[in-house]
Amino acid sequence: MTSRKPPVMADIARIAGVSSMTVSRAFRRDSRISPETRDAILKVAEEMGYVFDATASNLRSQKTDFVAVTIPSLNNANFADTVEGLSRTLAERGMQILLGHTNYDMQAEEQLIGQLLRRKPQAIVLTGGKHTERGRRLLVNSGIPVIETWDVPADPIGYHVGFSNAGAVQRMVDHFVEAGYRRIAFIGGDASRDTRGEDRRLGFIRAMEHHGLASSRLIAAGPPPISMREGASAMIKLLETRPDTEAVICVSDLSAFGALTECQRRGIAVPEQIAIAGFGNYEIAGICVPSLTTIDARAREIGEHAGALVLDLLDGKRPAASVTLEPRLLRRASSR
Amino acid sequence: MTSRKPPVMADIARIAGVSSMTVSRAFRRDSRISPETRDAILKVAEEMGYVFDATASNLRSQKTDFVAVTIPSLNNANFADTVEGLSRTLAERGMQILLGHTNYDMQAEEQLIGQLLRRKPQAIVLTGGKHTERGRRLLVNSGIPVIETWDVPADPIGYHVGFSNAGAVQRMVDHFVEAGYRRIAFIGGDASRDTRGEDRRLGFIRAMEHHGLASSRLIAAGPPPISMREGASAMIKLLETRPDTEAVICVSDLSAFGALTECQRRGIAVPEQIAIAGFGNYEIAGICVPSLTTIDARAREIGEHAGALVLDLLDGKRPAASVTLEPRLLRRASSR
DNA sequence: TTGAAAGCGCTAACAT
DNA sequence: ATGTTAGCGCTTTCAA
Repeated sequence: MTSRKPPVMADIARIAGVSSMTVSRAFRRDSRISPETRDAILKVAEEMGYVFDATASNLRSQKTDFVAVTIPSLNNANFADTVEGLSRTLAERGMQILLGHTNYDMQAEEQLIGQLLRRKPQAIVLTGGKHTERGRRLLVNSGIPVIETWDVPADPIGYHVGFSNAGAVQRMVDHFVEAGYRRIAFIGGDASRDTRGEDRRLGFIRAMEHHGLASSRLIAAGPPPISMREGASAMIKLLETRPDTEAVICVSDLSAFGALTECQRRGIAVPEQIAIAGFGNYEIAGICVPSLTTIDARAREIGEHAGALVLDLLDGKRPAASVTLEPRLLRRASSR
Repeated sequence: MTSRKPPVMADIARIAGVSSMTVSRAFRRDSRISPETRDAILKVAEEMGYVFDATASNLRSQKTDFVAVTIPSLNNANFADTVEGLSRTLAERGMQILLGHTNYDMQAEEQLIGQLLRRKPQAIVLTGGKHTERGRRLLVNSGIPVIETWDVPADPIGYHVGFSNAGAVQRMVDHFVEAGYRRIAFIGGDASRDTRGEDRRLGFIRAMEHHGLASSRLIAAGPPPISMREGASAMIKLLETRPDTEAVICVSDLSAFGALTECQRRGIAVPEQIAIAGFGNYEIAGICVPSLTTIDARAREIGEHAGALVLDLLDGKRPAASVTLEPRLLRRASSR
């Protein structure tokens, strides 16, 4: 099995009868190069199967085309939408996303941040506004733009694009109370892992107390991710322990849908016997029967804003500003 | 705002009173270095906020820790599961995934392959076994292991980990025919974009013809991705044009669920009046009411096998072998 | 177990 | 519009 060494820029230069610099300029679409020279070089390169070496380019120019991104889970349509929005925005400038997931674990996030920073990204976009102390230090020391998303951090590291998770749930509680519900429950994950879920739970408690209502109907659905299965189990627990509950707010649409299916299995009418609300405006919330009242977290927009912010910062455009989004409450058929 | 240059390996070496080589060895956990020296070096590095530069390491050693991966869409739990399985397997060896998505477009895939190869990944894992001619050439020329997944390629480039999409749907048709259904429809995306979806459609046609049944109940749900919304629209079309249909096989669980919700909105009993089957064994298929008969594509296992294969190949372990998985048919409540 | 020298493949800086 | 020189921060190679 013969295999000659793959061609490098100098090889293309020799064949094309120019210097490496000219080849380099051709590949970077430098303006100060004649179109004919450029086309000839690119043709030679294609014929020889030349592949530009981004590794060498990155080292020499001391910049990469990477933007590092951390999300809790790959398998979550909300975060996927955010990454999609980010990716689309950055792709216009030829930037690549370096994606890692934390499994809703701040320790894992810390490790991940360390791994990602070794690749010298130009910016880092994080999901959430809480991190380990060492994680924070790594981010600050890195010297690159840091953007926290899906949250309004109490103590921002750099920029942020997000919304108040507590505030969004408070609005849902307000809405339910206005609609006449009093005995309202909350289904969420165990505390202290998913910080956004935790904030939503706190928002629920605060809002219930503000209305002078009992905030004791808290169903812990286990460690995140809280998905459909966990929502269904939590609903079983809720129906058993607090059968007079009038409405339930879930930490996400996925758990809300799981809760809904449990009602369907038991012949409990939604919303007549119990109302259900979700969070996130996942596709399923708009199409299931009955459709789910929810909060539109505007996942894709978060990514797009974050992407635009990164580009502005890399362009040196100042002042580039953090974005606080206003989640939208969507009234649907699962509540009155 | 003062900002001194971040420390490099030579700085750590100087402070620690050793050479760069020793620092390099400390970071790579080279065995031939005394534990005390190593600990001292790592301590100095942490104190100085040193971040290892993977870019320089990659260039000099002419190898990266990247495995490139292409998927049609980020926002799809099946592919997310595959990436998750792959990621978990590779993370054990400190390898990072370089992920890109093609939007179910072979042209976009070709471009993406070009972009990814510039990063000099050690292997590339693709979703699907069909590519543009130039895409194939790029892959072959790259000289790195190529693994095609979610398919059994007609003309494999390198290795593959997957199953026959046509064969899986054939089994579903066989099952439905055996259960007594005759007027069976297929809901899928428009031809020629999503090649796996297209293969499933062909498998449907072939199987119906094999049973001497009409294969004309084909509902085109638009360009991929075919999700819940498209499934619901397709169901409307099906009920209008072929109201005597007894059973419908959908290209995915998401479209199957959408179709199911349309039946619920119209008061059509599933499976009594019409049976529904999906594909993929997404979480929703197991929990919706009625639960969906489907094909378990074993998404996570695909990723795990692909990851193991990559590691074997990089270790030079031969023969490392392609894997053909047998999808599992799951009989659930949406069909008899 | 540690170190010195050389160089991976590009591009910044400067020159023409 | 194009070329020359030097060097990005590591690790290979060889030596001690």
